[in-house]
Amino acid sequence: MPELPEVETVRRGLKKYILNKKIIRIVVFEDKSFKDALPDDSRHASSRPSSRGSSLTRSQPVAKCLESSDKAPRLGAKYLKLPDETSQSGAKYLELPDKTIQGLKRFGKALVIDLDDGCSLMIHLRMTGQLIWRGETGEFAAGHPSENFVAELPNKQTRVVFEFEDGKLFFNDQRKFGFVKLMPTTEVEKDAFIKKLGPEPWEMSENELYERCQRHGKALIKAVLLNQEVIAGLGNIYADEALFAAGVHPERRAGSLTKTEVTKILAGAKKVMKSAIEAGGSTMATYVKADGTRGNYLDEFAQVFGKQGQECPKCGAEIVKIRVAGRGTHICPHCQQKGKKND
DNA sequence: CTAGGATCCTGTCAGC
DNA sequence: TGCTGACAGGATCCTA
Repeated sequence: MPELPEVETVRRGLKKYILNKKIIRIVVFEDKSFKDALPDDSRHASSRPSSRGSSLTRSQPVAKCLESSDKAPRLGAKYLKLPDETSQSGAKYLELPDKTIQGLKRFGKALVIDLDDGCSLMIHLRMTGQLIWRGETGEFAAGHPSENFVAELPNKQTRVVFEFEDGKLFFNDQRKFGFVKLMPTTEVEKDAFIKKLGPEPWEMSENELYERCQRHGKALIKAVLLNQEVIAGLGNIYADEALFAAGVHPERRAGSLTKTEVTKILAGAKKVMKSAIEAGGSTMATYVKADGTRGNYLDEFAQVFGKQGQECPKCGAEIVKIRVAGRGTHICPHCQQKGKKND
């Protein structure tokens, strides 16, 4: 689920708990979920200023480091096995001395946590990622909604844990599509995903989106809206909601859209995403109530997504679910007509 | 270059 | 029940 509004909700929520706090260590339960892209000598720049000339190994994936940990831990980073009593299927430590959270940023659906010492953690939740804070001063959970929000942690789906002095931040991810990437801050904006990212809806003019639709003229508009290089932040939910708001059928070819239709789509995207961000905090928070009740927050928010079989809020026709660009897609067949012109 | 399909992975649900 | 196949809110890689 995590699309731009959910990631922004995560960013705002986490900020309250971890800004200016120090990470004591990172526990990696699933190597695949933790990408170590830090050069060896940037881990602990202050302690070994002359390390550049020595024969350091190249940056290597964390899994390899972990395997060779007992022989030669790298500078400033210690890879250790968990003590048996707390061991969970061979999780490993990553110790990062003196790394303090300096800021939380967002690029499209990617969350970037800046640490001091020139390091950053880039986190992408993809389909099923979630970030759950359990601390002395409070709890916070957002991302893909599931039982994990209220479950005992860590559990089977816990991939990475960030340990602070006053709490723990759990990165859970059922399908392992998401990841945490430790990298130099200077590399963040050079990252392939972030570099290619298109503008967010509110950073973009109608003309710009229209031109981009022309450039991808033969693709279906739904696919174009999901393309993060064209416009950043929309996922399957908000693409459907934006198209419904604009009254445009998702199978229209992007090149066939009029300027007016593109304008409506952009306005729709801004509207649904802004209101989702505004509602995000409270809906996410109320998702897990004290009494344990749970609700699908989408039910209250969405007009068409997941509403197949129900009445269209505009005209009362039955909302149907179809398949477009390989994705489940929800439309009102009355409000969103395909037309005959160019598809 | 673009467009479309397969793919990474685990879990759930419908149908037999 | 148990099994099987389809599908799940993302992005990338491969092919034509």
